[in-house]
Amino acid sequence: MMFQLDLKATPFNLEHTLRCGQVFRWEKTGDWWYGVVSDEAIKIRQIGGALLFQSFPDRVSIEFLKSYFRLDDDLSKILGEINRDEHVGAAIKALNGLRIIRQDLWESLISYMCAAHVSIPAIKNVILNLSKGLGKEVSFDGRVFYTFPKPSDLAEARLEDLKRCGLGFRAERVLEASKKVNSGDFGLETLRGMSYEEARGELLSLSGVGHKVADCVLLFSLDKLEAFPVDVWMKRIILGFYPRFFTADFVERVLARRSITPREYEKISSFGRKYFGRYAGYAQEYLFHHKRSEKLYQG
DNA sequence: ACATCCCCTTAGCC
DNA sequence: AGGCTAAGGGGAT
Repeated sequence: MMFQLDLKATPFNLEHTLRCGQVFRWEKTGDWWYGVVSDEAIKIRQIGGALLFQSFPDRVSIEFLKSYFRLDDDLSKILGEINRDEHVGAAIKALNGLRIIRQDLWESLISYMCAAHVSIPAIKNVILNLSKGLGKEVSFDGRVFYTFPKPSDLAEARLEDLKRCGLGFRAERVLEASKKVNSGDFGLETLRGMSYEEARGELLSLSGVGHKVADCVLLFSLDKLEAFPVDVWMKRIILGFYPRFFTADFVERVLARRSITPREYEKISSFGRKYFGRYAGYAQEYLFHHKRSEKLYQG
């Protein structure tokens, strides 16, 4: 059945939230966004202060969506705290209502492992291929969707099948991590009770998870809003907007090279956490999407 | 122990 | 249209 979630003057913008590159399972057709969330096919649209949605097999509740879109976050307060200068201020002005999504932990771990050195359009295809090959088919609204594979589905997959989904050199790492999660050797759910540093340490023990992937998992599915993921875009944004917080030598060196070392990552990421504070992850997402949308809407 | 260099698949984009 | 780059990470040196 069709549900309506009343936003009650809560700042929220569905477009910015689904377009900003944090999730890979949503596509817009006409007025509706279609996606797959926790084994459900779902469609959703925003009309003013209301969210309309319908899912199949009809188990997505209003409460679930409130949690998924983090509607309990006091966004006005968060944006007030991170609004430290004209750069992030411009992003907030342009993207007000963008929210971090609270993603499924298992799916975000695998998704961001797959995202290593891959463009966003290509990530979406990899995730879709994995779901087509190893997930469950769900028909809804005259379309076919595929749920995200379970740990056992991926753990029991053949390496060649994963590579055929477009995982490339990430296939071995994804397979190994899936086996560890599936066997209980890696306690994914135990991360929930840990601090940012503790959980990050655990995630880094997985082959295929470095600082960037760990920060994405921490931010997007472990409620660590202080996490500040630094990819190639954020590297340029931070060193471009805030060079005065680094030595000229550091800025020049890091901008000149393709990839950054763990130490360089830590310098940039910890700057973000200190400069923007406990909600640094929100600042990251606003800066990231604002910079990228310049290109996306160019032509 | 720590840092740097080099390699890794694949595909979308210019 | 071929080259470059991509929400990086691991391993050798």
